[in-house]
Amino acid sequence: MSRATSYDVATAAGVAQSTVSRCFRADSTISAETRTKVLQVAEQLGYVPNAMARSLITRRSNMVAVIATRFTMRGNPDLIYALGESLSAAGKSLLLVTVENDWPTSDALRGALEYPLDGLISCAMLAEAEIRSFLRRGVSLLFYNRSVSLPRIDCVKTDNATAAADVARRLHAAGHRRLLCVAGPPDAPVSQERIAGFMAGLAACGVAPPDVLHADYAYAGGRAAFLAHLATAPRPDAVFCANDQLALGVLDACRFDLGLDVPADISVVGFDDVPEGARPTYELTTLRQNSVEMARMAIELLLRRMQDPALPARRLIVPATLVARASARLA
Amino acid sequence: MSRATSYDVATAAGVAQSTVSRCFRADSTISAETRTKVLQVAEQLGYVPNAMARSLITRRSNMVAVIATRFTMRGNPDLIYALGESLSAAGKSLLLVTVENDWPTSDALRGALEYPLDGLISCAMLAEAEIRSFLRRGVSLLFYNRSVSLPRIDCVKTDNATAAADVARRLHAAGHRRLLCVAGPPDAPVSQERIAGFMAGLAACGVAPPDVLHADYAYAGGRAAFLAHLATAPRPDAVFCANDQLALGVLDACRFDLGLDVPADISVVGFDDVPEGARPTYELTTLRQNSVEMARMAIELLLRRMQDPALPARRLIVPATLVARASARLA
DNA sequence: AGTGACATGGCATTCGAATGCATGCTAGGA
DNA sequence: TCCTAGCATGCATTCGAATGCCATGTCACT
Repeated sequence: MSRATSYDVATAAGVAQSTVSRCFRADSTISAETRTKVLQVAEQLGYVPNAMARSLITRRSNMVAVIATRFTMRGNPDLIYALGESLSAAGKSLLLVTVENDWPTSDALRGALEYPLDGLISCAMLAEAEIRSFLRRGVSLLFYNRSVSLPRIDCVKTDNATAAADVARRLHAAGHRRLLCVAGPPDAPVSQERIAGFMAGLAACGVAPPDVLHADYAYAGGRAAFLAHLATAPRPDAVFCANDQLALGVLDACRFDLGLDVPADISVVGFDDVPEGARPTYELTTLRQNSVEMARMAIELLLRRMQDPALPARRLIVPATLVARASARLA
Repeated sequence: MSRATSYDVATAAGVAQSTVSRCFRADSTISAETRTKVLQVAEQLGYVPNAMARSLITRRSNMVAVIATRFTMRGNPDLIYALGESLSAAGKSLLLVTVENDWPTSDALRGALEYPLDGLISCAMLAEAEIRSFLRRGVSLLFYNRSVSLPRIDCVKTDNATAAADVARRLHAAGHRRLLCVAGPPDAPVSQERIAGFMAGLAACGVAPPDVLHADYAYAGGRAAFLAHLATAPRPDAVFCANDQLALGVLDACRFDLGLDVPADISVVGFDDVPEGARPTYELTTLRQNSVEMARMAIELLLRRMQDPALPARRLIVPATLVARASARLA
């Protein structure tokens, strides 16, 4: 009933345990004949090498943890899948750690992170003490879409600020003067960067910072926050949203709740380029963040660091490309 | 630089390794004084118990693997997150195994599954030999949205067939006579069940089986397959799709490519109830599969089986509820 | 036949934590 | 004062696979 061990296989095949072990490594010092026999016996007994026992002695677990927030998974539907594929192509396993928001408590992480990880990709922020503890334990770290300025920590992120600033300039150049921002949660770093970039772009045009609404990164939140705002405030002629879900909510509020013409009456811009935004019902103008490609690059950087932990920190800033569809008038 | 061990802590605290170990278990046979001191030293050294060494001796890894296909992750955006939350609430870690389609090869799974899993939740099909091998190794198995008729294997699934049959009857009762099915990949079990259920419902009304198109479970695939079909075939007055992504593609094909009025000219029904379908641009009529709730139940069943592997197989068939919105005329 | 080179396999140890058992210590009762 | 109960701690072994080192076997060549 219980799992067969290399000793069981050794006994059944009439060889030593060490021989069985060698048959499963790419170790050439085994005759083809012995290997065939051992593998056959192993097959019969249902023997599979125990990765934990192996890790203990080799000191590599082949496990990479990914810390993902609920909204990372929603807003980048293919990110986790892409990370999984890249990791398994490299012979690594993916330990998924789900967290509620961008600032998880240590407790939420503790359980999963007791495994001796080879690497860690975090889509959330971690306390500096926590980060140092990983480094000390020899875990390679990479932050996805967050900046962390510590030595030996890589990061792959979208150039949120530049892209947002560029959109701000274009909206301004197209004549928009009453602007509004719809941000994610106040403590969400990605949202902060995007909004700050937008502000900086406006400032460069000599425009005072517009109002900023906060919602929960989701469609319903964006729609509700926008409508609530309009109950007391004058209508903006352009809305910049921290992500596409919010933007779709705002867009629908404009069309269905307020009966506005988009983009004649009001321009709406999102960020991410989720699949829905591209469809003819939305035609959302947005900034594309290619998460599949970023996932590939993240794994590449991480694997490189696992080979050579002493590398200097690398920061891959991927430009976001403007996808001009029909929801905004841009210059 | 390397990870501190319980021996390091023991030496530094002037106690035995076994004492350190006891301080980290909920083991009462430790004086409060010693425990405090040991935990403090551990904190200083950055010691964290090594889950792999622990698993080796306790024979429980606390790891549960989840096998998910690309389309499972796309079509049930919150499923993985919900599984992660339920598992971590139970003190288990989630090993995510991504696979391309519903019939993964053994090789695609091998790497991850060398860890001695406590449990496994699969959203893909597995060969019977593979399943038996897991059982023999003492892994508790649960299939999500697939049926497997083997003893000791649980499953949680939507009642695809009944729900689809019911929709078929209602479409027929509302007067639709020229029906069409848009299915997912031919080998996708969920799609097969839904389409078969729909056919059965029609058969009960004395209607001959309609054409079935196959696409890749995605929006673009559904839209393209439907348009290609209409190039040579007469227009149906109702389309049943194996999931919402396909249905949204068909819906947009009707409205934007063909200029049809939905549902006056044609009814479109999906399955899953993804968030986009609920929005005012779509108002998709669909069958709701509550994947968050199903995830919770799946974990509950799995945990129960992990405690008592001898339980008889349990099969939780969750009814899908009809969400009648505006994309179909139903009786 | 004898020697050396090399291929193959076995032995024993190791990784880090958990745990059964033995022992030490303290306190309380006789 | 001595004995015993009971808690706290230490010792030694264990989990399963990998690996350095050594022993054996094989073959070729002289």
